[in-house]
Amino acid sequence: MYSIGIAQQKTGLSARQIRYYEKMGLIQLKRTSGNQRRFSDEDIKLLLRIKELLSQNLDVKSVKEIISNEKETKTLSPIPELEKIKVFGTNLTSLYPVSDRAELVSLLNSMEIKEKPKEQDE
DNA sequence: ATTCTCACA
DNA sequence: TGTGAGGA
Repeated sequence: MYSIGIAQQKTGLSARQIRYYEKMGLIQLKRTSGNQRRFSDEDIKLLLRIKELLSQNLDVKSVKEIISNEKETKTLSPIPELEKIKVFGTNLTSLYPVSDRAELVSLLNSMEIKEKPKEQDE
């Protein structure tokens, strides 16, 4: 785990910005007994992702939404080998490199299908 | 030496 | 967002 100082040089963000993003709910950091923030490699990646999104004329509120949606998508991938396929929820754009339809159907039948989280409206 | 929270000439 | 105060 890194300190905020390391996080700064690793992300190019100021400590001020990092603390602000945390307060805004864009990222939740761990704390030590002494109340100091601790950053994992995952946190660094998320910080970098936030930096990217923010540099593309997006407000903190929008970035917060995007981040939460990405987290949901990750949770919905029970089988690592099929991460590219998102069934019954989002797109099925990128087809898995399966030779025939029968094999694909077999794979789909074997995986745990999870319902898409309920949304506000349709 | 570092980080933390809070507040603003 | 930066920066300095005052404490940990």
